[in-house]
Amino acid sequence: MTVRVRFAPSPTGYLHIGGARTAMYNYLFAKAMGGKYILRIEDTDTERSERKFEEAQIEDLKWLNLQHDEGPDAGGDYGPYRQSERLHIYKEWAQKLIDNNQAYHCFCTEAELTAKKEIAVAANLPPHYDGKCRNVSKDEAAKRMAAGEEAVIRFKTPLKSYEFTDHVRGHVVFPEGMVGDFVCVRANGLPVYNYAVVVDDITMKISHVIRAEEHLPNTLRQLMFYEAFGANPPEFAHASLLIGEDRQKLSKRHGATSVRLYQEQDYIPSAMLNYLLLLGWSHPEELEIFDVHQLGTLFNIDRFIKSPAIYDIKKLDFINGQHLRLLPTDELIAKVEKILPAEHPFLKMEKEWKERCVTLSKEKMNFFKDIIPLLELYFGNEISTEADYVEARSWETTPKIQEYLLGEVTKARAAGKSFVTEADYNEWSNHVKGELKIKGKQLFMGIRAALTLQAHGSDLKFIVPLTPLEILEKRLKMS
RNA sequence: GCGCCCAUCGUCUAGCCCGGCCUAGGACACUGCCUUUUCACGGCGGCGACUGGGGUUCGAAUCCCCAUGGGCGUACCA
Repeated sequence: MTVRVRFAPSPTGYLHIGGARTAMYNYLFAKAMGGKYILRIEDTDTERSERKFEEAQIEDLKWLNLQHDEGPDAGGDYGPYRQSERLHIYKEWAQKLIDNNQAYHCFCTEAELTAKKEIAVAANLPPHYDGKCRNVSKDEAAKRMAAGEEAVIRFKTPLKSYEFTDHVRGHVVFPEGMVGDFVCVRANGLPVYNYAVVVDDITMKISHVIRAEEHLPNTLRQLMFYEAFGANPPEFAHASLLIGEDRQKLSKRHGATSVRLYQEQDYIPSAMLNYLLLLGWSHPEELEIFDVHQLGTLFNIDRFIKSPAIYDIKKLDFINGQHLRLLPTDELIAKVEKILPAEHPFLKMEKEWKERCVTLSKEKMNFFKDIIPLLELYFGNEISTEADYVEARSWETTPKIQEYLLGEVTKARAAGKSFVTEADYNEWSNHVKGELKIKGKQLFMGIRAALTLQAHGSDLKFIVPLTPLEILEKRLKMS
């Protein structure tokens, strides 16, 4: 069997975090099985759907590196891939249902329906459609429609129970009578979700439906359609929901829920995917940091967890840092340069210097922007106001160190040097230790204070060779 | 209301299907110590969970039942 899966968002906003996760699941499954991953746009809700959101979502998906094999922008043999362009198919298939007496035209007004529903709810009965128009003959229906009466197409739900095996939930049973006759085509001719999905999934030869748990109850209606059309249902996997800290389904009020926001904050796409995958799925070898694109057949839809996952980005930040450290040096430099202000001295440094600098700095970064304060070590001359720094400045040993170092730096500059080496630095510190007889805290913090104007920071033997002598000299003349 | 689903550290999770190796493992966060000051990284620790009650069994996080809690759905939204 050829595996064909799809991600089917509605273009009513930017790509949601939960949507991204579902898209990734489908994408990874297709890759693992050597199948196809399809993007289908479900834009039958004309009120809320907008083309610009479709474009935005495709861009977001691209940013995440989840490229689909077929879709409205990519083409394919099973198009069109936009539901709004498939209306003739839904119409045709609905006619088949009517011809087979599996559906009928319904003329009940909204007011009538609401009134009946209220009565049912008040009597603690399920608010199902009472089947009034089931008895309207096809001739009469034709006449009423010709006279201009509005009609929807209602599906005649069979009175029986349905069951299926879900890759996540196991054996699921829907007892009979759970739903009444429901609408499949609206008065305006547009299909309703549960109906359109099945027509599309059948015609697009979808083999596996991987989606969020909120769709589990929809599976019942969809199963009914598969049966009505005499088609075999696909395999299903309903992944757990992403929820907020209040344990409610993740939505806008939970803060940053659109992928776009993470892109704007410069998160690394591979980290994003890594984190999202871990929310509801676990690596067979319990690995935590990995490139999801390298997973291959390790990705298995039977490893989903059933319970919902609270979306909490603390771990995302950590994972972002891990992925940042894994980036090739050249790429890291390019990323860093993109976020640096135009006049930043980093930009003017030589390639080798940049390489050493980012290699050293990345250990302390979770985000690209984290390098900005770190670069102050090499270019800044702000004097620390920390208590430790003030203390270091109060020692009588510190001016001696400063005087000695200034001499050395001046010498080096006179010799035409721009930087010192690590060996030079070691010589300095040995001199302070051996000749000036300063040791311990006075030694290290003293040198640091004189050379960096700070009390804390990275290992001096790495920082000092990366700091322009010009800057060191300037600092040594300050205090 | 009715239906469906879920239930392990604060969070993400392993283990559950095929009961014993679980005095429940890992990760994030928090935190202590170490690495010739500090921070970060790293290493070694700490804190910290099987929702409750019944059953089945020699033995249950694992199987069954009930309760409780939570979620999803119940649209001419998707």
